[in-house]
This record gives sequence, C-alpha cells and structure tokens, in this order.
Amino acid sequence: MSNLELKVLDQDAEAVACCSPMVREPLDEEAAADLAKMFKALADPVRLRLLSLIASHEGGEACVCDLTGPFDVSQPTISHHLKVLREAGLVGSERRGTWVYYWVLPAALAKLSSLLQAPAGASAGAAR
Amino acid sequence: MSNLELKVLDQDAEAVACCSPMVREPLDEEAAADLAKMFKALADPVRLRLLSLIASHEGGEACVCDLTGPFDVSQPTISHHLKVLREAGLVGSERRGTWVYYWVLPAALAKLSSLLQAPAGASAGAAR
DNA sequence: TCCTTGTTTCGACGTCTGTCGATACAGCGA
DNA sequence: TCGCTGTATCGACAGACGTCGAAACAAGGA
Repeated sequence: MSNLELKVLDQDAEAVACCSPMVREPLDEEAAADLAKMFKALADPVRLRLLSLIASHEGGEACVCDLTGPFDVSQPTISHHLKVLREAGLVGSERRGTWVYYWVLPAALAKLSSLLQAPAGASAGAAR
Repeated sequence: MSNLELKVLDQDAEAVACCSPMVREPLDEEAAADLAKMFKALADPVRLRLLSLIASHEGGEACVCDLTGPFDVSQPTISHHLKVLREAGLVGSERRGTWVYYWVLPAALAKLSSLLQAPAGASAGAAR
C-alpha cells in the first residue's frame, strides 16, 4: 500500500506546521480532559446549529427568542443547550432588559481550530 | 489577543478548506448532524490523547501496542475508542502482519479546523 | 399592584456511552 | 500442527446525556 509514502509525507509536513499542538506532541492528561469538555459541547447537532446561528447572526449576537424558532425541540431544551455552550466557554451571554443575548467567543473556537490543524497537503484525498 | 490574530493569519494558506466557517452562515440540519458525529468522537479525553499520540508518533502512524501503555484503561477499551475514531473518519488503520497500525486522516481534521475558524475582527466585542 | 412575556431551573424519563472481563479471531514461530 | 502474542468483539453494567412538562424567576406595561 501507499502507507509508507503516506507517513513520509506526514513527517515532512509536520516540520512545517508550527501551530498544531495535537500533531506535534501528545496531549497530557489534563489538557485532554479540558479540551474534551469543549468538544463535548460541540458534539450535538442542536448545539452546533445554535452556535452557527449565533455566530452568523447580524451583529454577531442573538437573542434567545431568535434561536428557538428554527428547532423542533422545546424552549427549555434550547436553554439547556445554551447553558452547555456557555459553561464550555464557547459563548458569552448577557441580559439586556427583557431579552438575553448570546455571542460567540472567538478565542475559544480559534483554540480548537488551531489544535486540529493538520499538516496541509498530506494524504487522504487532500487536494493540493 | 495577538494569539488569535496570529492563528488566523497562519491559516491563510489553508483556504483550501471545503467548508466555510460556521460563523458565516447557519449550518443546515444535515451538515450539523454529520459534523456532530466527528466532534463526538473528539469529545473524550482518552480519544483525544489517542489521536495526538498517533499523530505525533514517529512516522505519523502508531501500532496499537504503542497506544495501550500510556493509559489506565483496558486494552478492549482502547480498541473500542480506536474504532470510534475510525468510524468517525478521523483515522485510518491497516493490519501489517501481527500488528495493526493507525494513522490520522489530515483532511478530516482540516475540515473541522476550518469550520471553527473565527473571523479576526468579528464579534470582537467579546472583550465584553 | 397584577398580568403578560421571555428565560431559566427542576424533576423525571428513556437512551446513549465508557468501561470491564471473557472470549474470539489473526499471524507468527517452534 | 500447536501454542503464543496482538487485536477485536461480545455482553453487561453504571453513569452521563438529551428531552420533556411544570414551575420559578425577571422585567416591563396596564
């Protein structure tokens, strides 16, 4: 198979990738537990859609009342999912008068994004 | 947060990505369900460490025998987690003689990474 | 003040998930 | 061929998770 070549390419690219902690060195136990909490918050279709709804909403923030409509689940369930996202540090929230607004915390997403950065141009059908 | 800016700049070259960041437009139901499966595979400390062990292993691939040592859990449990990673499309595997080798599929990681990319300035009000 | 609307919390329920030991399967070497 | 080592599957179990309806809390208006 081409696995031999594969690994050589991977190794090559790894030298170039400067910001990919997970690929560069094994995660220690504590870091893994910490990161797993964030990924767990993303590991639900409703929460993923909530996050993208918030992030792509005009002004970068959304009222809860904007978020309940698009889903089939009950409003308390939405509230629960928002709480999970908030406690994972992925979103912030604030009450302003009658409504509660949520916004994405870009630093948290960036942290996960950089962690997952894989050597570009490596195997597995990656064009390039 | 200079860290964030740095990150975004670095990923400039990675516009290769297949998906636009979820901050640009809301995920549809189907895409969210699909992505949630991958994030679910990452949502466990043992699997995160397994993935980073594999990715950072010499040659970009690792034998199962290299992966059972660092963990407190049993060998069947490791095997189970590897299966989850494989079925999520995050790693590939192959038996070569006595041993089974696993390697990371960079395209999958890149897909998730690009999805989580946050626009540098967007909702920077997060300083709030 | 009371009522209405928006949001969160509570308690309960069924399902999914991580873990184990026991066991089956796959190659290699004697 | 047999036995040994490496890996995967099976069956079971406790705990975590997503969901709901009911109820509590918060803010504004009549």
